[in-house]
Amino acid sequence: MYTIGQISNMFHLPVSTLRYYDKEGLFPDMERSAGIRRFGEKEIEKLRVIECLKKAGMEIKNIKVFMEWCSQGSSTYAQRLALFLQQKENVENEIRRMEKVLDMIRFKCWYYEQAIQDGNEDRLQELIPEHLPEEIRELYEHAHQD
Amino acid sequence: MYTIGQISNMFHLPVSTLRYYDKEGLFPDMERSAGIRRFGEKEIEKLRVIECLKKAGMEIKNIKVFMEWCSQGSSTYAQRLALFLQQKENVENEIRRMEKVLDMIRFKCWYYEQAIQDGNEDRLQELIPEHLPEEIRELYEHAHQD
DNA sequence: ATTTAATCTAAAGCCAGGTTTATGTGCTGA
DNA sequence: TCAGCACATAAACCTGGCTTTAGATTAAAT
Repeated sequence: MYTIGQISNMFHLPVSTLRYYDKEGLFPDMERSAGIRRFGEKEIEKLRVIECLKKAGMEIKNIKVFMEWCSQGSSTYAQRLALFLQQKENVENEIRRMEKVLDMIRFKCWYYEQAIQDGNEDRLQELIPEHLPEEIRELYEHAHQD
Repeated sequence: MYTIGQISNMFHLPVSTLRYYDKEGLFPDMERSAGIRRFGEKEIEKLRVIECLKKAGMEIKNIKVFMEWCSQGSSTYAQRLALFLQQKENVENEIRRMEKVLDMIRFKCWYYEQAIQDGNEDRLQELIPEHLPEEIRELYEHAHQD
């Protein structure tokens, strides 16, 4: 069993953050002795899961729900799977969005490289997509859709 | 020239958001007539850029800096390029991070599919990575590194 | 035994990116 | 003329995920 300070060192998380997670209900059945939190293996495993889910962009509330399901045993496997399938969708969509953003940024990089070469934006401002080199035209189209 | 309400309709942005952007300095030289904002082509083009930069995850402060550079003409092309190159790095790193998160989530999906089949986590809890099917082992390793 | 360090709680504060509210001005149509 | 609408400002409020502060206890070290 560990104190909050020891866990803070192990996970490189501020003590205040651990207390905050506890307050938000992320450690449903943590023990205490004389009011002092005692972190056991169960809490350590939960913290590992919390780190995962946070990286995946999941909100604290939903992490809490997940933790509750975990302490309810095998009857909640299907719900837990559904939660991860949903999260998978979310992250995949986010990655697709980011790829489009990246093309937009690549186009802007090309644009300013040209502007630097030309010394002005005159030529660039009357760009006709059809006249662009193919790989730039693709960026341009990704950048200007929707 | 357009009023704030017209622009709000064009861009599907609340009036309050447009006023907020203005307050944050995103329209450096917007005209007014009798106190009322007049949005011109310049402001419309800026809004298009703002939408791009926001999607790219750029903070309002940095968008403001960019807007100021824009109104300073060709002498700032290099700075603008540098800003986009930096942003490109940021987004590329973010995408790489998300890909790792995705593998972690895929591993969790596999995990709960197995748990549902098995009816318990007994077998899963003593997983030895070496015994996993190769494609799952890869996910596992991505999920448990760092 | 005493001091220092670690822990506790509740409540307030912080940040970004807005949104809402309260209050006021000015045009427009019935 | 007057109701209603679009516009204006300043300031308060909101959300999420913490962090900080203030004041009280407990544990550890000397």
